[in-house]
Amino acid sequence: MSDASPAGTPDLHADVLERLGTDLVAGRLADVSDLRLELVEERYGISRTAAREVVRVLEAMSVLSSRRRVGITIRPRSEWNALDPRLIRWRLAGAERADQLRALSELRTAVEPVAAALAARHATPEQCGELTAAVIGMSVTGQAGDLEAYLAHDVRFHAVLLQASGNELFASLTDVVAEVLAGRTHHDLMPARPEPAAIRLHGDVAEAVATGDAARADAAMRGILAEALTAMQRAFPAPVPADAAVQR
Amino acid sequence: MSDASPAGTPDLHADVLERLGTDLVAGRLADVSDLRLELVEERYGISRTAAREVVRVLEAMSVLSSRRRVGITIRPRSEWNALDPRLIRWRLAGAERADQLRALSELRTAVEPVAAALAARHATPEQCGELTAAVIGMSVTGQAGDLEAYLAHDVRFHAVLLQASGNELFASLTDVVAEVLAGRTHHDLMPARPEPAAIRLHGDVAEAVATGDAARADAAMRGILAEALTAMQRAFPAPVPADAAVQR
DNA sequence: CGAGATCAATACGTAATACTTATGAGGTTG
DNA sequence: CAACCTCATAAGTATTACGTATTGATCTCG
Repeated sequence: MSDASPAGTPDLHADVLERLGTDLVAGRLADVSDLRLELVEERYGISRTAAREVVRVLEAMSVLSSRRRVGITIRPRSEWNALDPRLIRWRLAGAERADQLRALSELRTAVEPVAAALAARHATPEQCGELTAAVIGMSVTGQAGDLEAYLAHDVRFHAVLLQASGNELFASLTDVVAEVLAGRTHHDLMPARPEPAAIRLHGDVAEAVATGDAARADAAMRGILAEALTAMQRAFPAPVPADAAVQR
Repeated sequence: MSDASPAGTPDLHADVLERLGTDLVAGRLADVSDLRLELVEERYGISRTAAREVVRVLEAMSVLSSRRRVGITIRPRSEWNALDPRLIRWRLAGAERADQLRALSELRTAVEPVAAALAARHATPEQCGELTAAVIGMSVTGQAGDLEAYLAHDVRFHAVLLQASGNELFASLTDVVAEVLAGRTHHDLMPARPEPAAIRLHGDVAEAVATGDAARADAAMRGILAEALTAMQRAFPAPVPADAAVQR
């Protein structure tokens, strides 16, 4: 993952992309009427070529579009590639965090049960082993109250499962799901000691996948997500009605 | 949507992006050991700056990565942003078409029922009206055997439904779903006269959404997708085992 | 008042040049 | 001989500058 600004080696492109991207997501450029390349150059102190490369990337995400004589225009949010990992990350990092978490939870509710069912058909023995190993890890660290280690196993579990589905579209959601799980542990509320019921459900999924029981894998995964969704709704009581976004 | 090469006005960037992108997806550059910017310049007859802009976009899709002294490298396919609309389109256009269609069908199976359930809670009266209008359109054109008009109403139905879910991640799948539906009509097999059962199920979804019956909307949508999935499997009998991709 | 010519703003595309850094070859040393 | 250092060099990185082309706005003329 390309870093933003922290040391390593400075990367002007990644850096400005990150800044302009978050600025756009936050709506900090919504009121700029005549957005032009020149303005991007000045705002971020970069050369024309560098600015163009950044704008081209945002264009590829359907966030911007630029035309001759008219300049750069911010496209309506409804046209953005909402599934782009960067865009998701930017939204999670901003004021839309709660809304984005809700949307992601809904996406997980849709995808993960189907992925579990597919995994029951496609998972290799190695993947099954990794799933049970992750469950054991969750159980041990969960009982010990080591939330950080628990999170690592939880992330591993869901990552392996998405891979094992054999569907590359599902697999590409791995990082995003990991980020949601991490967010739950780090920023938002997570019980001091994970629910034993949750761990049991993970075990059920692992077992169902290992025995090729797609229906049970599906059902158990639904259980996990129902729990996650209610936890989400507990943390953000007011289910934001979708139109409270920053701009339009 | 930025055109590839057809008239309008020539767009070098979009053009080369399209060519390089499809070349990469098709694996036509897999054997090029030392991919370099210079090679991109020569291969497509463009300047360095133009080549860099294209490469930067592919980098943003996690298809390429470039480092000093070492050049451009093609990242393993498992790391590509498989949900990027362009990447999906390129795969649909190439040898991986069948596999991509299967993956997309699985994604639809996951997403659309949940979207329908959400729509049952969030849909506006206007959206409900559009849904029923689309169903009526499907019914009329379906009975008349006008597949092209039928397709238009079908696309409209699923588009409105995804929008009405109130989840921007779902909504951003609209174009992809439309493309799958279009593909079914244009390239692959589609009965000369759409199944009346399919139309009835669409009507059920519309009604359930209108009455706020999430469970029934979910169930009816599952019915639609089950039908679509079996049609897919009929068209491509051998369920390709996920690793028959072009390269690794 | 409307249609067509003109103008000017802005992105597009190319080119040339200097900078930076990572890597691998080759040497040095223990 | 292995571990480490050094250094030339091959790439990408970033800047600047220039000419082109498109297109929205404005002006002109019938």
